[in-house]
Amino acid sequence: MLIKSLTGTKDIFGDEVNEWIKIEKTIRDLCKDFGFSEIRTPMFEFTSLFQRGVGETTDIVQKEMYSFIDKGENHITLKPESTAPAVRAYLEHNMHAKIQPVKMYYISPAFRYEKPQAGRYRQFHQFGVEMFGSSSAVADAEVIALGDMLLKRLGLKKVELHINSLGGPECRKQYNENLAKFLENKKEHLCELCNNRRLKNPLRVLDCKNEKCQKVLTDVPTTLTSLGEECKKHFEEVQALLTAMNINFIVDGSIVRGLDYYTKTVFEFISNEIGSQGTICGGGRYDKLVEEIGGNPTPAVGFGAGIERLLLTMEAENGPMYIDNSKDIFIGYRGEEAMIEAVKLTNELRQAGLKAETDPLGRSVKAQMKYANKLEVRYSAIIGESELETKALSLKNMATGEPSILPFSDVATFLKDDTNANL
RNA sequence: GUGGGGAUAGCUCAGUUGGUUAGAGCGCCAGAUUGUGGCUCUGGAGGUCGCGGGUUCGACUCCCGUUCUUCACCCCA
Repeated sequence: MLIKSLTGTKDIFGDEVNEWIKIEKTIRDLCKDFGFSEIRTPMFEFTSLFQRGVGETTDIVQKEMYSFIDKGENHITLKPESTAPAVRAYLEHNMHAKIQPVKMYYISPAFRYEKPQAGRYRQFHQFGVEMFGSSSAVADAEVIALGDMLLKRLGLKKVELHINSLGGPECRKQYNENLAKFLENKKEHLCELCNNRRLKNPLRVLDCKNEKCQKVLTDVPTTLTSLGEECKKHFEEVQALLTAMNINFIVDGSIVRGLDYYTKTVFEFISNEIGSQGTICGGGRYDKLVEEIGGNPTPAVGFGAGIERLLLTMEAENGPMYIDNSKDIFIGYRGEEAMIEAVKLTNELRQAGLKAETDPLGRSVKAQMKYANKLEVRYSAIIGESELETKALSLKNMATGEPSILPFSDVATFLKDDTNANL
């Protein structure tokens, strides 16, 4: 019986892996431009890190973590997200003593035991950034701008930026009271689920997609109505900075985020092109998290973006990504002696930095030419008796069919000049 | 965790009210006078019809279970 891969996981290869390489390069270049440096944290951590960091009551911790006990009886969990590990690393390596703010990014797998569907996997990949040490709106704006620029560089035009402010702890408390009061008056009109949420965590009611509830919510007070002076000013500054940078946004009181640690600014980049899992990037400010994990009070802001969802959106908006698989040259052969010469020449060309191929299957000349055609080489050549004698190749231009004769020793230079001419 | 659709060749899919050697297109390999690709033509390889059980003389087809997949709820990336 063939052993297959686990549900919710997938192999990435062929053209698809080239898409990944392309998007990863875009991300790394972007982060360099914004002054964020990469951090690679381990794939697993002590379970307690996520219990504290992500929050004991969240779905992620309660039912979605891949947890196990290792041979040393450590309670271990495959990372379900990368913000908590980033905070852990920040504290463990005393990064508060480095130049402030500390700006880091990661591209990492994450693991959640959920039922897979479009844009949702059990092993998925996140690109995220975290900025520690600044409470200024400039930090919020910079992080959002980074996300916005990523989408632009990936050619995405139909993604909307929704922003909101949850306020600090005092505003949150005030708002929860206001909201609870508002919802109590409307309780006959709310669905059963929402009436549960109303008592446990009224914020979650805002997320409900039930039509009836949405009707009730049309005139719900948003978190914005409960913001104190300082939080209000902060949010206005964020908006002014986004406007100054020409970044379009929608102030959306329904963006509340699932995780409890967010404070003040929260945001999501949402696409309507990829089904129900439309949030391709989400984040915000989390000024209390570093303390929660045991550090000194440190303001921070960041986001996580789903690579799979980015790719889905790119495909939905712009079709399949163009991947250049072309190669410089194929060198075939006829006969034992010629085979050695072809292998030798191919290797020399590769050493010179050219994309050269030969035939590893010992096929007929005709089959070798077919192979060369499928490899998308720009030139092909066959080495046989006459070439061995003259030490010269007949290079065939695969697009035009034109041959050019030149000595073995000149092939590399010829191909390099040709490449430059095509740029 | 809840609910709907699906599973037949490497890929996309046909397969008639259950009937004998399960098909097509694409892809792969080979050939069309033997040292040159693309187009065309010909041939070939490749399937325990997801897996297990049941009904039946007989199951790819009907029933049950199971796994995987897909879409949605939930939650999030």
